[in-house]
Amino acid sequence: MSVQKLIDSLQKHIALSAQEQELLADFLVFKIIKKRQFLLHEGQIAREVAFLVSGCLRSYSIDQNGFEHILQFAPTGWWITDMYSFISQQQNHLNIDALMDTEAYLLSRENQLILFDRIPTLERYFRIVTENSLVGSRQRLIDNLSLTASQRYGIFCNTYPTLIHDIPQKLIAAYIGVTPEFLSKLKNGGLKQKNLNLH
Amino acid sequence: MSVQKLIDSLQKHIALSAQEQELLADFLVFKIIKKRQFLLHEGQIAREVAFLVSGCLRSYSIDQNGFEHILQFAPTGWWITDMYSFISQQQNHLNIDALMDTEAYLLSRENQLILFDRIPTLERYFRIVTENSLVGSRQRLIDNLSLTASQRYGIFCNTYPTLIHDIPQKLIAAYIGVTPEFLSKLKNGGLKQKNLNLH
DNA sequence: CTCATTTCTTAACCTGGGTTATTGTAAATG
DNA sequence: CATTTACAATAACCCAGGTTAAGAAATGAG
Repeated sequence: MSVQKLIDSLQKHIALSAQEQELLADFLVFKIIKKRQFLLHEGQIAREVAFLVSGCLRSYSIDQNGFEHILQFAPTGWWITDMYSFISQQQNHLNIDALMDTEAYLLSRENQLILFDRIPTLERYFRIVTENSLVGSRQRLIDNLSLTASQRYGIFCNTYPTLIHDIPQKLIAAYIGVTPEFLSKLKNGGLKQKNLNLH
Repeated sequence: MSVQKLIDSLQKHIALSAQEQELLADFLVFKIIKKRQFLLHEGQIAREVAFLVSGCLRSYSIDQNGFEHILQFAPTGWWITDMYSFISQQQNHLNIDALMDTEAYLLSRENQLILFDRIPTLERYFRIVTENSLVGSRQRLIDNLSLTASQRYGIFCNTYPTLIHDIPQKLIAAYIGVTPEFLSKLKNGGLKQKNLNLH
């Protein structure tokens, strides 16, 4: 079964005995999320974190004016949840939906905490994954504070080379923090010369 | 001694035996950082993470145009380091300096990893702290994508009520992502009426 | 107490990116 | 395979926030 993909991800950071692998597998729930279906809706509680075996999910918030802002894309091999809601078990503010047909393993917070007691190295694995996510999140903050939209687009293309061709361009805009119209102008219109002849 | 402040912070999330507390204390180094002194310079390796007992540090990056962007303020009771450099032990891109005279306990990555093996609940503590930092960082990202400068200033005032009066205003600007001139305009000029009389 | 340095304010002007609107074009859906 | 629905491109105009500059006020070192 495809739990193996998850186990492989763990084994990059920690060693798990066959027993521990079985125990872990017992706590996972396999789920298929079809394109455009939601894993999580604003206002719910994020009871689970998802590990992607195939496909792609995204998490995003909707602001006062109805605009979507994408926090995270999760392709194969990534974890995704609404972290605030997941750790506090309070009502969340993010939506998570599928950009294409997706297969994932779900681990509930409840089971995660139980497993942390039974398999200490699993807590180590999540400590490491969370450290890495924090680095990524803070780097993106710096990029948003320091770089132009065009530079951020370049970084996006390097970070998610496969996604560029698979998802609508307006989602890239909602990730890098510009309107779809402006991203289109960036890609095509280019730098646009100053208008020099006035009549 | 003031290690107690650190122990108190730990005990909010985990229980530590007297022995474990002693062991931990042996791995900590006390350090005083005077106002304007640096804990870390761009280009070095962040060997330690710092826990603040008094005072305030900040981490920031300097962009191509020489502008500073503040990633984090760390008042009493907070942890601070260059997370990327700390976990990878590669050259960092952040500066960390003191906004006022500061006392801190330093824990090296090397010692931290040793302690994780000897005191599993300490790894739990840092797992939790890192989870919370990730939530904060992602929330700030959303705020930067969704809110106006004025709204972000309001949030800053709520988040760091004590800091507002203690640090220069240009640092607040460098945190919320505007120029000092614009923040000044926000606070004083207010909304500025449209110019209605044209001659 | 004084001079130098840093910080804050103000104001005129500028620009990256937003808004609104239109038209064309994929791609789901029946 | 037609038709509704979502996506992309383009363009004219707009505005939040940046830039430049220069004086006022606070801070700090000797």
